Amino acid sequence: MTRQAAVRGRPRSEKAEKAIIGAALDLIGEGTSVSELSIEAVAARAGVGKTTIYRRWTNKEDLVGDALATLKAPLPALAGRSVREDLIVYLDVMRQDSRTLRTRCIMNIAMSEPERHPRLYERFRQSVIEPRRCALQAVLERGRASGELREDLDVELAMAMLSGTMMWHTKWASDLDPLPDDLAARIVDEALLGFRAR
Amino acid sequence: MTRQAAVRGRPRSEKAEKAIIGAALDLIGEGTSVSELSIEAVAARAGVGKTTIYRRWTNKEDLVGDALATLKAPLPALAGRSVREDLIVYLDVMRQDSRTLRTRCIMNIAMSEPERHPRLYERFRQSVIEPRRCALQAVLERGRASGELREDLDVELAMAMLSGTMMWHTKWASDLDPLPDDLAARIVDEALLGFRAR
DNA sequence: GAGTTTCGCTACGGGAGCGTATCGCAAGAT
DNA sequence: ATCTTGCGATACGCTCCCGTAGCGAAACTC
Repeated sequence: MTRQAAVRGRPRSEKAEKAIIGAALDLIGEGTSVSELSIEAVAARAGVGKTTIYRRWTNKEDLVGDALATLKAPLPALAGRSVREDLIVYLDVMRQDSRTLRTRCIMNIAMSEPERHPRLYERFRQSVIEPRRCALQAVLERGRASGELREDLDVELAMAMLSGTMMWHTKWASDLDPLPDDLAARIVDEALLGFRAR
Repeated sequence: MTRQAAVRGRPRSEKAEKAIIGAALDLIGEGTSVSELSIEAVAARAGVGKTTIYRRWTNKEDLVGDALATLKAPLPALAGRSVREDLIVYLDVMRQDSRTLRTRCIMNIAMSEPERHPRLYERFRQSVIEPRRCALQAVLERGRASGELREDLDVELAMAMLSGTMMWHTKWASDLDPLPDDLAARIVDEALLGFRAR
């Protein structure tokens, strides 16, 4: 994997690499779409020559892909004590994420550019969406098995209801009027009225 | 309102105007974002000189605003026979809309460019979002008054759950795998399990 | 110290789109 | 017939960005 023969010249600057990725994320976080993102702007923001960028990435998508990959927020640990508790933790992470600029920006990319940058989207889906989706699914399946939830609950639909409701809020929330702290709990409690076995 | 003094020269071609708006909608529908949309491309697509566009609209946002305004889909008529029926009609319109290209494109604008084009977004919100939002709210309030729904139902949250769940589906639906016909009914029935008075 | 590679910087030719101006023709009012 | 305005077309100078090349300095290995 690593160097088998000694590297001969000046090594590539790790600092420059991080500056480039950081600059790209900053720009995207400020609302620049992937298509609008220019290498020149990234280089200027990073305090780096364009050459340094082209030497590492052959196209914009690869750069953005690597940049987004560094953001993969850790999956929240779900204690598994109760479905309600796990769901609240899960949704509250979404709520908190919606307040940070960078997460908003990757949401924008994920939401609005799937068909425009399919490879980028696919990569993002596998590294970020799919694991979370599985975690949520597991919580609901577990609840169904334990009897906390209805036997005939449509898990796919339930996932869409939970995520969709929080997503709806995060999309329409303004910066001035952030989402209330107990939003996750209120969503989960309302949803569980229907999900629960009775 | 109209001409008080006679119009002196050659009148503006209504045909050209429609061609311009149509071209703009086509391009946006094909995935061009508002920022990427170029006047030159619109003019070329419409078979029109750039001058003809600049004579009517001073900036891109006004043009796109007028274009989107022509799309305002009619609010679905809600019969008012039952909450369940009204909600299904309401959500099913969302589902059907998600299959037409132009509706998808205005959704993209509404979802991803609110901060980038605030005036455009505001206009869209008032002409499209707000009326629908009011209609949905009215259905739920009516249901609460009639006893079909819980007295203590959080109407705002219920609206987010219904719309958010359908929106979630429309966002992740692929063209190959369209949303099932009974999706609206399934969402409503699942939600009503919690919303209903018991 | 010699050799090699990367560094930030500047400059290049080229393409795309901007918004404006000007053309000769078209379409109406007077 | 004359006047006025809109029409499509073309061209202009401008800005932004592309991707590449060359510069001298810097950072390593040998």
